Amino acid sequence: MRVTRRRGYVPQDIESKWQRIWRDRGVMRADDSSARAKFYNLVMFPYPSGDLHMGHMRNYVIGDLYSRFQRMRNYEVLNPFGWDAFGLPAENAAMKAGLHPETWTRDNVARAKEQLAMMGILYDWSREVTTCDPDYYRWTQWLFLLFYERGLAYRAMAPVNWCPVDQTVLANEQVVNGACWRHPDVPVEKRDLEQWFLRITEYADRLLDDIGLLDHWPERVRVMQANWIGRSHGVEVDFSVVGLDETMRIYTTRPDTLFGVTFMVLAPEHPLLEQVTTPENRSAVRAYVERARRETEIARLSTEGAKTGVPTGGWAINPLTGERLPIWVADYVLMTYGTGAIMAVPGHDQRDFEFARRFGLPVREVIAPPRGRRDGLSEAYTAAGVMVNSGRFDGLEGQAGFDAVADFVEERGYGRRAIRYRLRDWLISRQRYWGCPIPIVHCESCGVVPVPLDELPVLLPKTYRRLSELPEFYETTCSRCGGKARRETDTMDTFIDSSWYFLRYTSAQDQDAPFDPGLANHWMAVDQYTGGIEHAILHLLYSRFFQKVLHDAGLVDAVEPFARLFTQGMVTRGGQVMSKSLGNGVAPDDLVVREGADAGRIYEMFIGPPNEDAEWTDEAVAGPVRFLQKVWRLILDPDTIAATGTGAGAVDLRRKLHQTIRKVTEDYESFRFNTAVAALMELANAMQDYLAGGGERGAEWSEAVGTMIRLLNPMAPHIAEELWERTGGQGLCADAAWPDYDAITAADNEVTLVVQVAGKVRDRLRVPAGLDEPAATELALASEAARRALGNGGRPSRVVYVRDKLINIVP
RNA sequence: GUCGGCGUGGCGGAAUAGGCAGACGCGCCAGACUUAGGAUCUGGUGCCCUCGGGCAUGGGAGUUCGAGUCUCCCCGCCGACACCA
Repeated sequence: MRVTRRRGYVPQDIESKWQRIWRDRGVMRADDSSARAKFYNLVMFPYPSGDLHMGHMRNYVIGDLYSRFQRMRNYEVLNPFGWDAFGLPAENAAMKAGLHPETWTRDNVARAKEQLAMMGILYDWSREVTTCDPDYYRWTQWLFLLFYERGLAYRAMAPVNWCPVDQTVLANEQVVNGACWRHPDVPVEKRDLEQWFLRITEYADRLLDDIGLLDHWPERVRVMQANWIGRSHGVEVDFSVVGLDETMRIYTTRPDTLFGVTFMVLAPEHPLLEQVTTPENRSAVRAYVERARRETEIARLSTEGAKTGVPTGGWAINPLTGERLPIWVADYVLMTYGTGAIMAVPGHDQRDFEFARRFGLPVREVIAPPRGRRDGLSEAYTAAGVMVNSGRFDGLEGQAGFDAVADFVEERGYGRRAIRYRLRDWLISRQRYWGCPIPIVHCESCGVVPVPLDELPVLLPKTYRRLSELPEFYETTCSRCGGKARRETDTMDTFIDSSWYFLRYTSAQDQDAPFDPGLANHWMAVDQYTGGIEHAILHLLYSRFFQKVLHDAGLVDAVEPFARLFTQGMVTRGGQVMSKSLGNGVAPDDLVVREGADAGRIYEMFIGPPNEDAEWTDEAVAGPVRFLQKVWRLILDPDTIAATGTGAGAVDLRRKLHQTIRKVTEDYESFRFNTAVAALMELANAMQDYLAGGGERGAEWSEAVGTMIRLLNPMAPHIAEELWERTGGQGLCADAAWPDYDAITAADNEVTLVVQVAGKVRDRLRVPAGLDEPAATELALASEAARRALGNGGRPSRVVYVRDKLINIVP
């Protein structure tokens, strides 16, 4: 083996050199026509908000590590990157600094690119995507028009969520606890506005059912998505209103409790409310509705306060019993779910129960608990039970009761089975400048007219100001009649931009289409998607929706965009998530200067399980630094390892080596990077033992050196390249083949057998692997511990033997 | 409130088809080498102890030859959803 000797490991001497070589040779460039099996590896693209810190880097290190690993395993890897570049922070920062949002964004992108490069993170930059580029948003607009054509984009007047700080409307998903997702202290307001929506509810069933296809997604993300969609099966029942020609339609998931209805409730916004209210109740009802409208969403949705409501004076008729039921108005009933009206069953619904208690309304039991477990009337009994006080249905239980009543209701024409969702249509209009313009004009005579495809993109004006304040932008002519028209001045929610970027990467330079269907079908689905758990609902749900619509339009085959998802934890320091505002972020620049990019990468992987949050400790980076120094010295300066006695032999070294190949390969595959680092450290220690024991630097040693370098490469690529070169490796280590392990070499031929007496460890024996039970028993009974426990010649009452592991003697 | 996750040395964390608790590393202690340096190497490091052992994975019970791992109850922390009929 040819070894170039030099002074010790100085990462700064080698890192920028290899970064330049990788870039010049286009190492991470993906070949669309490669004969190798494809592997689409993707990290969630960032919003370029400024300097990156090591908390952000965790995501990119994982992605880079995995790309390099899969390349070595002979996959043709597509590992692209881009920028989710539209959005409010750019506008806010621009206002503060007096810059154009685009200038601010481009500067941040340039800075972040430098930081990624200095960490040795590689992408196929020829496919870089920036969502605020006209080359990109032209196709975002094109896709909007596709949705419009397919009836999936519509404009509607609706009560919408308005953030008073950002001066824009928000999607349902962007309202968190009744507050704006970006300002947790700012309650959203309700406004009635005409806005654009995407009909995601049309896909509710498929979005829910196809979660079943996502075998390789974390369970908690699948549960969160299923809960968000919130499908429920129930029955709609029409109750006639006394003295009116109208019916009051309600939705219930418990038709088996229909005999327990004792009153009815309308939401304050319900259109029927005016009509059912009697003159003597009018002023009270109006006052109540006024108050409910003024209340913030937070106060109204709070489950803590006592329920409020007033009687309307109106009456409804239970179609099953003919009973007269008083109609109330109360804000615990939501206009936005079901029909905005409910039948109240205080005996078996906790909310109705509380309301009934507060206002002295009757409570009736129609579901009997299994064994008289009912504790008086302190709460509603909501679990399953047997129907009672329900006429012909008495005695039915659970689903049988549901079905019998539902059938009866349908036969008599009182109502019908229905499915409801929690999911709402996606409100995408934003009253902001720095976003993708909605390609629509409003013509005085033709109404809403889509911008013709050959006129795309609708460019943002250079001037940074509200679009609705820029006459040269919004005054235009109608493409249909040539008459005066006004442009839509809202821009799209930035989550639209990020709902299809993974498709654009497959043909990022395409000038004729958002993406080339052939290339999209070649690369999709994304094989490995890595990002933060905070996107569990918004981004991942929207992207799934887009993928399905594009599938239906015949543009792409896959019905799900992301085959395997990994959500990594956040990095904390001083107990809090690293962030710019807290000033506790570790800058990659400082780390690279002090310890080197490789040590930083390894530490970030070693810090803990990647799916969990991890606390960054500055001193602990020393471990990975020392490890790399040790590897360097072992490989380039083995003469300096003192022979301090008997160490492991060549057979032991090879066994450890092949065990390590197996362990590291499995750990990389399953994202257990922390234990992969530990395994490599153990191998380095074993190599040191070998040399210290006077081991020769022959074929076994060379095998260990070449293998160690390649196992290390995905994690610490700079030092791996340098060592690879100096030990005479062919080509780049990045292009080298991943080592295979030999199961026979890796097998232990001698194992430690634990001897237990009554379940307590009493001895340990070195025995040949695969020892059979009689032989093991004989050995164990002869041991000192066994003789002491059993006395001379005593026989155990029982012996439990687990091959190669343990033998338990029960006296 | 519902659902999900978690709780292991001074610290980060290993170990689950039930089988040696504490791998690997940080820190700490002792020693070696030394042109004294935040370098490197060697050994030690859960607690108690009468040196035979005893006790330890948030607390308590249970199943088992054997439990960090399985079951039940309780405590604590984190996250999601939260009046969805």
